[in-house]
Amino acid sequence: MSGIVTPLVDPTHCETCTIRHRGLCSAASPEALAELNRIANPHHYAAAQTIISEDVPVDFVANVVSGIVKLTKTMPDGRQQIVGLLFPSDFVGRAFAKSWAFSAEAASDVELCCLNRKAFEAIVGRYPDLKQQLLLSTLDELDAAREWMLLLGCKSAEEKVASFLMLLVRRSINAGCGQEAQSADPIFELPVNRADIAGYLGMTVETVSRQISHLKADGTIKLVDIRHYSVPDLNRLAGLAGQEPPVWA
Amino acid sequence: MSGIVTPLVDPTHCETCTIRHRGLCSAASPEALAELNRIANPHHYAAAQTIISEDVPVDFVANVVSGIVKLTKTMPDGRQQIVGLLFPSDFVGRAFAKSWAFSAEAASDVELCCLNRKAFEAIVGRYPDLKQQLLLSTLDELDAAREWMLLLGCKSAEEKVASFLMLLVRRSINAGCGQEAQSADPIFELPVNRADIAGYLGMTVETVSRQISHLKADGTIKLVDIRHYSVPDLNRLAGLAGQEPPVWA
DNA sequence: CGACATGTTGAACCTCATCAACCGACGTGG
DNA sequence: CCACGTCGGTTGATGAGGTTCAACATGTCG
Repeated sequence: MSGIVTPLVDPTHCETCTIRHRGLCSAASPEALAELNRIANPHHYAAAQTIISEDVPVDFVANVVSGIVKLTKTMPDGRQQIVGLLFPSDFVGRAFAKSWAFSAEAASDVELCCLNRKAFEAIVGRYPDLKQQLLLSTLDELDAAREWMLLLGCKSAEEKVASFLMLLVRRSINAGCGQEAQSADPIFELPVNRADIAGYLGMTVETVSRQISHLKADGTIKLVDIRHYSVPDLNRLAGLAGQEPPVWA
Repeated sequence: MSGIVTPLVDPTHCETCTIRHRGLCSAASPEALAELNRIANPHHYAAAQTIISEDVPVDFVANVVSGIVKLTKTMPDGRQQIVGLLFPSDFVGRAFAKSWAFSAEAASDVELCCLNRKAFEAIVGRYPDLKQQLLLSTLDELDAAREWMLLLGCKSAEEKVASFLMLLVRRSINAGCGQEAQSADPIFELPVNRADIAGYLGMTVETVSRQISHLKADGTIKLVDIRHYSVPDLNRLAGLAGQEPPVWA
């Protein structure tokens, strides 16, 4: 569990960062980037470590450089819902507020690029492009959250799991755009354990396991290795997810 | 689909508008307000009218002046989830995008203050305070959407209904801050029908009806008139909602 | 007054949660 | 090197909570 801290991100070189041209940073002009550079602070978190606790003041925000971060909300009696999964280039934390009603936890080993919140807010205030990008990505997150409400409120267990896998396919295509792609069957990585999938989909690990077994049995997905699956027929998976066939061709 | 346009809001007088000091407009300087004034366009929608359709381009955004607007998302097979209920002063539509994956429908008779989207975006670009307020309210909406994911993913039928009623109590206290309030038992209005409650909570009308009957039977809520209920013990309701007692005293 | 929408109540069914056993992978220590 | 415990995942049996279907009550509007 103890994280091996490796300097994957050189804090003095935003220019060479793996997420330089993605997420918020993509909207940063060279000057803006230089300012962000000055307050950037790489941090490593081992899987299962807490990054931000519910309702506790935090003085930083961050970008995910590598790994998966889960956003959770816990009820007084301990029941917990995962309200978001953050992938590399996603933004962690709550700008313009001292604390936050959600906690953030490393779902795998995670590299964050942390920024002092006040300093970040000041920079955002000086660079309209940055603020605009922050607004746009917040709007996108809001749309995604509402899409997820449809899943939690309407969909059956099978549809939920299929939808989650579709999400992974989409993220892996986006992340690797420029790669080989398109040609062969799409392949996705399952980056989190059953408990986290269940927590995200609002169901139990047993049901998740059963549904994945079922999708494997009927050939909708095929095991490539321990963490990777291929999808011979994406339309089929999309159909099971209760979606129209994807048009991203 | 053609709304009956009644000039309840005088477009030439933002200053006297009932929501002048709430929502987005509260952040508008006199000059910004004058600019918004110039493009403001009141519209009336009868209950059940569609305001915005899923994935269809729209050229306006709006503020709710009166009434309730529901945001919905529909699956190919017709199942539908209400992903948001908008009250007076809330913002309708999607800035910085031509179309939107959600539809907006009048849940009661509704007055909107409509603004041409492009013109609105231009004004927002010129007034940083306005853009800041738009960002802050989007962040708040995102937090609210995630809170709702907890409800949809974790809570029992009774907890869902109790949570919804708590939401109404909170909104009615906020709306009427400055009124008598505090002294007597809080009273809230049920502004939508069972079907909309069910659609918002991800359950059926029958279950909603049963749970409300149950809350009436055990005295947690008391019928005042056809649309209003009083809450003798707010902590009790909060407890049933699976929340800690509210601290807004 | 009758028709239609909205809300309530009852009974049967079904999906998914719950509880429990089991399996394989992994790491530790004897 | 193997026994052992632990952890994540799978599979099976059972039952409860909520959906579904159906009937009925109430309210509203012509």
